Amino acid sequence: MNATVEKTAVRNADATRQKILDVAFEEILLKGYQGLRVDGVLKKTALTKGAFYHHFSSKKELGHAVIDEVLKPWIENRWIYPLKAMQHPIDDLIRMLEDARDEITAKELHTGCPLNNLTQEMSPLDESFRTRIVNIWELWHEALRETLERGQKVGLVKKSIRPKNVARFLVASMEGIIGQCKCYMNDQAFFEAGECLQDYLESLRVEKS
Amino acid sequence: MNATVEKTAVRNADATRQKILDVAFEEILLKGYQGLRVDGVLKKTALTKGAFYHHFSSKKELGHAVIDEVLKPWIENRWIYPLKAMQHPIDDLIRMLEDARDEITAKELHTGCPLNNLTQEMSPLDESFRTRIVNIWELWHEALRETLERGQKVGLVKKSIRPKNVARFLVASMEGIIGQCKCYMNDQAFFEAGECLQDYLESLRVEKS
DNA sequence: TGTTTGACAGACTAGTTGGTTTGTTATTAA
DNA sequence: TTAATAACAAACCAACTAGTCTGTCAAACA
Repeated sequence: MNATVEKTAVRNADATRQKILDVAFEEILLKGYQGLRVDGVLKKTALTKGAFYHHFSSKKELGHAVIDEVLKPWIENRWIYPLKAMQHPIDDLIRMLEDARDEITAKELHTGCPLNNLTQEMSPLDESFRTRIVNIWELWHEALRETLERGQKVGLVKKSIRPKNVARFLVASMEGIIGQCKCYMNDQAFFEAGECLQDYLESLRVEKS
Repeated sequence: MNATVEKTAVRNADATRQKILDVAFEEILLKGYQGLRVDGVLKKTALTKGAFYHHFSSKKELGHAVIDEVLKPWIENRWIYPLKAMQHPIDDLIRMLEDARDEITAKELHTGCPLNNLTQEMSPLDESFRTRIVNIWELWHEALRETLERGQKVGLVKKSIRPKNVARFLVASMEGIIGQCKCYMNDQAFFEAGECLQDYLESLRVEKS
């Protein structure tokens, strides 16, 4: 029974491709692009060389596809869209930070941010990776800058600060903190540095006179 | 003439070992530990397998030696010792930041910080690397914390801040900023975020009443 | 219903990579 | 001066790795 459902499971090109992408994303997160092995992906997906090279012409093309089709949406869902939806930049950012502290798991803690990992590894190595990566960072910066500008317009954020610079600093600091956590086995660094980041965010508020 | 000098150049075990370490450090900085090739080091040093495996039992042992004998002293000279020598934490840190902005070359800009590179790549992959790396970070944090505490004692730094947390935040932010620069081809990100970092440093000063 | 084609399976290959082994030469201690 | 040993040179090897090639089978299409 339920033969049609079974049938779609037998051969589904889109699902196969997606499975490869998902596993590759996970592998890159754990070992980096250079540590990613095509054979490793095949083992984890229970697929073969034939399937892989039917969907991707090379390991490099897989890398590009992971960035465009997995990593970029991941960043958009986790950061860009929430930023665009923010009504109160400072309160919402602080809440976001607190949520991250609560939700973060031990595993996430030492795998770090997939975008930053790939940035550090691949930017100096391959121009085709770098351009894809830098585009995602720009989306992030733009979203945060716009959020801060909106906050300025409605009188929630100091007029004296430069949204573009603050956006860059905030993104850099957050990534720096996450990066530091990678070498510790606990989230202490996250809490300690996070407190200061929160102080900095508070300093962006308009003074109540 | 000058035969004795020539003679020492013919065979000098210490120099050979050091040459391997220096080239390996450079290669790791450019391509990461996983991208480091023993053959590549041999080509650059004009040495052979025999020489290499006389001094190091494996690629991994080379990695450990690079961390202990090249990376650690590099961080000490560049950060730890200057921090320990600081009389006025905030002024000196800001000056340090400005100097870094001026001195930083385009090459350095997209190779990033060797310690942070290795942290991001190797922490999740190998425990023997992680422990060595985390020790260096702790040296750095300790030095910065002590500097801030000294500043508090002499009334230059706010008593209300927690030196430990601020030290973690400052190190994380700086590394975050340097990391961001790796994917841009210019130092704009460095300037933009650097301005905010400077503002944060200023906020640590005791209020002049 | 036969045929074409897309979606794979899996053996195979050429190049790479860390590491071994055997041999040679410079240095040092006796 | 000579024997022992440290410091290499370089051919060699086994495991790995990205990519190829030939073949098979299911699904859509005529």
